[in-house]
Amino acid sequence: MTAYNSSLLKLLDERGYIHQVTDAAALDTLASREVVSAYVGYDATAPSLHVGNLVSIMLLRRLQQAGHKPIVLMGGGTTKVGDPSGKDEGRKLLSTEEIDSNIASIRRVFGRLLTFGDGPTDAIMVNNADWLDTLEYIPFLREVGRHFTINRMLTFESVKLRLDREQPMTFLEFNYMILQAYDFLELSRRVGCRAQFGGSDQWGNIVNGIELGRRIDGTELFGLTTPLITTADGAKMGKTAKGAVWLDGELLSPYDYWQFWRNTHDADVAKFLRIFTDLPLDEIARLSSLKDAEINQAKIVLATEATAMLHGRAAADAAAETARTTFAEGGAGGELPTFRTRESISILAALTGLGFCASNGEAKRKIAEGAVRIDEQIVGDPSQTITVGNKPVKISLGKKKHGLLVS
RNA sequence: GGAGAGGUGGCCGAGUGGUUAAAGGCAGCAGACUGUAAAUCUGCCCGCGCAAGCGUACGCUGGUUCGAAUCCAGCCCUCUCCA
Repeated sequence: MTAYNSSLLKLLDERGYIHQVTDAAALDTLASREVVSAYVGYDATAPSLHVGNLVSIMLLRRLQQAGHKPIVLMGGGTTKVGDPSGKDEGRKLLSTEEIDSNIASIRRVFGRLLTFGDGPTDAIMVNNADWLDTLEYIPFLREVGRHFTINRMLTFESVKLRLDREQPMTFLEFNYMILQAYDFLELSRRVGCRAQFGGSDQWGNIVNGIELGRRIDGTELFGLTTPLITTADGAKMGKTAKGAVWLDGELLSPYDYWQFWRNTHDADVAKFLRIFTDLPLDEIARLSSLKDAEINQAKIVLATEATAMLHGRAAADAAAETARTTFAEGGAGGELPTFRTRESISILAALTGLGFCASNGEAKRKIAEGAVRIDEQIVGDPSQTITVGNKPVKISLGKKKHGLLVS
């Protein structure tokens, strides 16, 4: 690894955020001389961001920690077009209302991880709908479009993938990379943004923006991408039984979020501690050296720190305590998923109500497999009903899914 | 506009009249072993039903047939080549 001078690049390098940088030496010099503004763009395709987005959010957090200025770009305009990267086929178009409501709920997450305000290193949030919505087609083509050759665009990974697989790609989606490049230009003009960060799949789009800035304005812009964070077995991180690991506590409870981190593979613990927690590196080194069953201590720290950052210390501690009483003592902590019911409920309804099983049929199968327990007693009869008194009844599916029935 | 190929369960992919709720793989879930890890082995994997069974499902709509994912017609969509 290159030796950096600026605190920014040193920090990013030692914590494992850097995959590629456009002109590392020049960015290093710039960052050691002045406050650098850098942005990451987020499209509003869902009502919440998920852990897959967290790497780049953490990257902005590090940027701020190193004394620079993060810019969060909400893709109110680009979401209307749809990023073709990494998708086999075009997604359905979202309505303007959906996009606006998604943006509104996504915003909340950033307040937890970045400090917003008017100061020189305070984070700001902008929406590219502000300039994209009112673009005029012909002037835009003449100013921006002429700097893009189709020849080059066709070589970009996002496009090539579609073409190679003989999947359709519409002209609408094809324009995405141009708009993203234009965003960078706009941000450099409006707020003096000098760098764009993103996942490694964004490299092509970022480079486009850099070139556009140089060609039209003669501005020197920078790009930096993070490695694609996969789990040790190669899967893209962020998927669980219930779907994406949402950052919004309404969509995924702090307890479930804690569990997600607790279940990290051994081989990923050190990497995740560096990227997703603020713990000092020597502490991380100590935790990472733990072996075998001991490494569970490190996972608990990882889960608690990551949860605390997003949901607050109290929620994190409560999740950790619930996990301890549930898993270590076989009891039932208060943060477990709960399902409110009448006094009497069938075991099948309880399992589906808690979201452990998608259908009664699946619940029956799990019972037949001996995977279901009521207060740690294995259920053998799928027609069993449960009587819920004053005390919550603990329902378990397998070793990991535990929930409470309350009346 | 023309010619050819094609649209199958979350994904990939077999299947060209009944034995097909649809091979196989991936992903997922559970069991065993463990450390709430990995690897491995085993089972499950459309819905409803205690069950016999019923209902849905192979782009859409109609038709042929005792019977259609499979045959026919029209439509929609995609790809490749040509203009």
